[in-house]
Amino acid sequence: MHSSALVACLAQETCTIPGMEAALELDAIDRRILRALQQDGRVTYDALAAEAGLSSSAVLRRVRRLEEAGVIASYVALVPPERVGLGLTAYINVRLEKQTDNPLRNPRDLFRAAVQTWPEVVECAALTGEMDYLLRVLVQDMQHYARFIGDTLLMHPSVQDCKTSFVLERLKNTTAVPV
Amino acid sequence: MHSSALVACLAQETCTIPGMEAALELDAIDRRILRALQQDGRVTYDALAAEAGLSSSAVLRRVRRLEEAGVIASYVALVPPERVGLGLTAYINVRLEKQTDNPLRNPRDLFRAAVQTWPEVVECAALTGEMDYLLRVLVQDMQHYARFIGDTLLMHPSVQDCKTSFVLERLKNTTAVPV
DNA sequence: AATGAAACGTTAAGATC
DNA sequence: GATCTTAACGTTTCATT
Repeated sequence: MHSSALVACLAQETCTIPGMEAALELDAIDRRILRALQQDGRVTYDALAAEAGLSSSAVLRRVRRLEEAGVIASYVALVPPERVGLGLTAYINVRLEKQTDNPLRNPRDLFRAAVQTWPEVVECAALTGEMDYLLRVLVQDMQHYARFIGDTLLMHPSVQDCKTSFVLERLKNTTAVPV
Repeated sequence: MHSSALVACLAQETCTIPGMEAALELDAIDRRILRALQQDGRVTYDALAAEAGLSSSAVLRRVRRLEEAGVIASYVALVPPERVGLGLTAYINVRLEKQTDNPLRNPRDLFRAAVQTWPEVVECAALTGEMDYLLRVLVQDMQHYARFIGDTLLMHPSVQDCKTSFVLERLKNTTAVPV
């Protein structure tokens, strides 16, 4: 799939392999725009222009370029979980089985697919070290956590065991990356 | 500070103590609005109205209500770290000192303040369990990670030791909470 | 190639029913 | 909650450097 894309694109002038785009060069103005939009995704182009020292149409063109390059992936509304009744956050380290009963489906693929279907899992990363995966899970309370662990996570054939840490306090939590 | 707010608000009809607002009741339409805005923070009120089966002005009023209740905390642009050259994500478990040389400043307060000033730390939570804090850190590469650990984190007087896991692959990462 | 200024179409916001 | 009106905003065009 990737190799065919590579072949196809070597035959042309420009080349864009998914996930391997060249790192877009960002000047000082681009960075100011990104910082502002990461703080307020609905800031007007006039306000952006004033901050960047450009006209709004010039800013608009830069924003479009950043969007098309994937530097700006999306615009979203942020909802604090505790405001919608999700008062308990857990980080769960998960270790997978080495193999499952069905040799055709390995634990990793099974787990990857399952994680996508579990709405309480908002973050999942494969990690170096002893435990295979780290999950961030949002639940209403301890009872819902117990149900997620007992009925969902540990019941899954790909999962060997897990270790949980609960969030006592959130000191910092930003979607803004430093640019 | 909180007690004076409590006194002031007990004298009135309605009462809003910071961080202790009653969980706003959300009906099916509110949830649809929240789901849509968490997917696309710039969706028009006409489009929202069509999805929710309401007029755009009715949707606008609901959104304002959700904003004022803090259910919608903010609107932001999302920038994938790898698109701005931050190719390495680390989860760092940090254990704090029991006390510092200066008995007036405890490690916890020192660490809290320091974390806010470190731009590469995008997430920091106090956890149950052995290790006191979990950080998510975005850096360019292993060299920058080494510098952060050696020159910043472990140099800080509040920090006793830490354990790092690096992200191999990100299976799921959403800012949208399940509503 | 990137910018700035102005014109145009769309959207948000407020008043009224 | 819906309709209508006005002001603000986003978007395109074109001249300019």
